[in-house]
Amino acid sequence: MENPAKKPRTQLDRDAWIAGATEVLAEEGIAGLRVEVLAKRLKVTKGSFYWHFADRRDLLMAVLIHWRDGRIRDIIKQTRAQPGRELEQIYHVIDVYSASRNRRGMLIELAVRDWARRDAEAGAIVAEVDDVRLRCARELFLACGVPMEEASSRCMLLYAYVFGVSLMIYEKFDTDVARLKRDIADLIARSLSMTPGANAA
Amino acid sequence: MENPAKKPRTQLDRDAWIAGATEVLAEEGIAGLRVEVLAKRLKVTKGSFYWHFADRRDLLMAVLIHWRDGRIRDIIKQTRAQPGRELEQIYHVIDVYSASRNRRGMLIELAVRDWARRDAEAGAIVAEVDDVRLRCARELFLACGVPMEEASSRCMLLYAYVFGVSLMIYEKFDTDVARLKRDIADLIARSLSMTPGANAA
DNA sequence: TATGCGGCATACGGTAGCGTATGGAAGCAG
DNA sequence: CTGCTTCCATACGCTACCGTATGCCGCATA
Repeated sequence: MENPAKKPRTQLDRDAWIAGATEVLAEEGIAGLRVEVLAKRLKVTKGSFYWHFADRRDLLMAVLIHWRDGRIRDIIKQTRAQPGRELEQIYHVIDVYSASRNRRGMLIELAVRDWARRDAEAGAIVAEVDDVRLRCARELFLACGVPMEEASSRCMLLYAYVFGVSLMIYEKFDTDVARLKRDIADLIARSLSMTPGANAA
Repeated sequence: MENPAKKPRTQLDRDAWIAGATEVLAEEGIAGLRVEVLAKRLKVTKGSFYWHFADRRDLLMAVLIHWRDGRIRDIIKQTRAQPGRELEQIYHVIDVYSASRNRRGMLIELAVRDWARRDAEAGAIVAEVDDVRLRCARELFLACGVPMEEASSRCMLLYAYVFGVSLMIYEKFDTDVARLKRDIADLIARSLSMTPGANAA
């Protein structure tokens, strides 16, 4: 049995390994996430690893589950708006997912999605997260008075944009990136169907 | 008569290796692109490989250059519109880059961009391709009468969307995916600033 | 026919990483 | 102290690769 009493020994538990693994995942991708490399980074040997985990895949699945749970908790938080401020919250979601504001989170996101392209279990997790995200974002549009089908289109465009833009390298294209991003956010968020009472950000 | 079926001496050149490597890149990503694996796939040994290439990186760079040249040629082709049919061409570009229409191409695209995140030379190539793409697409919007800044925003949104949507897994979200994609294309392409004479797709 | 070379096979040494076996230190109960 | 459990270190065998050295075979040209 685990003793939850506070004994801050210099020992590692599963969560410490998962946290370290997530860090490596962000930096090196799923292919660079190796047991011995991670062990060296945590200043232990793989003898410790195989005490806490059955094998490498056991760790990967734990990382995946941990990522999913964190993302879903975050989505619920980020899409909860005070009544009447839903449009403001849509702009907030776009901003929060921008790579410049959350570089580490986006790197993990991209690494997981790259992984999901060749692994069914990772794909299922990404599908779960995407579904929750899209539904939560759609609720915001619906609360702004946007009809159902348009709300679906716009929230899909929203997430596709935030992920896609983080894949692009466009420094040379436009000098005023801030304006560019502001205008794109307007294209995504602003509908003609919105209730006149809705406040702009 | 000699029977050539007995020993079909496979004669490979650099281009054959590059083509095979691109195929593996699409399926397995940059990390799965290994010399010996590729050799087995091409039914030769790596003795052949090191005759045509200095090392693994030599092949990777050749793949990258080949990808860039092909992409740039394709962009020029896809964004060349007959006068008056530029809006139509914008819809065509969105359609052509959709993962469902061009799965293989999108897999390569994603693999290269994943690669570019951790390799400066790959990043430079992606930057080149993105710059050409954005400028060509912007020309289409400008030809439709859209002002410069809005044209920049919309073409950036266009490419971010096509790449981003190919990262998402949204089967459960909406039953009518065709309608969804059509509506999103409208959100990206249709501007209020367009010249009334412009033809819709 | 001889011979030179392009194109590939084979063999080898080296590294990185996975998973297992086993040893051993530290804490705790008796 | 002894003995048990937890957690980690060390050592080992194995596979997958990379890159090099060298051998072999067939075709072309003199």
